[in-house]
Amino acid sequence: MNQKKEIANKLRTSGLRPTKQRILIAKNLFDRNKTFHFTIETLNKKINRKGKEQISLATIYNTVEAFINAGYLKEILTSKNKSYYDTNIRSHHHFYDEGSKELTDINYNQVKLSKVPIPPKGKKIKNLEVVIRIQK
Amino acid sequence: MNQKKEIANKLRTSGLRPTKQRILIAKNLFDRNKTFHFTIETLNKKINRKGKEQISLATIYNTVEAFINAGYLKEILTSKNKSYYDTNIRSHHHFYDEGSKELTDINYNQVKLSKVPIPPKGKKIKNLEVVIRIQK
DNA sequence: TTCTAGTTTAGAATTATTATAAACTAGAAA
DNA sequence: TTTCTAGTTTATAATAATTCTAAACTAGAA
Ligand SMILES: [Mn+2]
Ligand SMILES: [Mn+2]
Ligand SMILES: [Zn+2]
Ligand SMILES: [Zn+2]
Repeated sequence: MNQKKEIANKLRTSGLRPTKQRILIAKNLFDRNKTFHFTIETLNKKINRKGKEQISLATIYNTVEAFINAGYLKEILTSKNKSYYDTNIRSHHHFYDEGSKELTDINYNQVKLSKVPIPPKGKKIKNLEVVIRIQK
Repeated sequence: MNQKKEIANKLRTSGLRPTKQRILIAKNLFDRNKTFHFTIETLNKKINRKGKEQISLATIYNTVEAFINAGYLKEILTSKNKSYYDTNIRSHHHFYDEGSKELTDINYNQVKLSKVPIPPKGKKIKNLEVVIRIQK
């Protein structure tokens, strides 16, 4: 139960009140050894399976947004229908499987961009992470 | 008016009946000297401004889908909210301006990927086009 | 313990897209 | 040329993801 306190402190440092909903969601997201890629739908299912305490869908949305603003999560733009999120906030690349619709991490140094165009004047590159679409 | 016949023939070779709606949309999309990047919303506005003959939104959607299947258009996955389409069907890269929400072509040889990871076994790379997000 | 700003929630609203089914039409066949 | 029908268009409904609203709740400062 020290973990709960750790999470609570982390949230407080970001100006987020450590509510029981946020702590439960944070546990689900960050208490794991490898990267977790998810959509609101998959996170909601994981949190709200019967037997466990329920959290409203609106709170799932609100909390994911709050965690993104706090820098705990990153959004991965890969699909036109659905938002994907990533607990790995470092800069890195992805495989996106068009069949299973799942993301897999690619280490940043596994992709080498030896030539990158200069952006139009007045604009700068915000993000250069590659999504490689794969299929069977 | 020979143009109309050319478009009609092109459509027929793809098994698409050259209706007046499809011909008008094709004219708007392909009768231009540079790449056109658009969303359903922008195409719909361009087609259906007052004074011109109207085409229903459903037909805009249907026609864009038909043109993609025929290989006349390509879909660019860049935003989570909205589909983007491209009259440039060759393999190439893009800048996506997060401010104006507009795509710009990058020639294929302006980006050099000197290292690309091997996809998971049983999977192959479907597409490796880079979207570089830019902003002010 | 009290108080209030921040948070959660159910449900409504919005946006992009897809489905439905009736009316219309291109063009093959008569 | 006329007839016929599969393909197409259209208004509208339905769906899916997300955002908004406003009332009830609560963390934690005072
Ligand atoms: Mn959508
Ligand atoms: Mn959306
Ligand atoms: Zn990742
Ligand atoms: Zn393009």
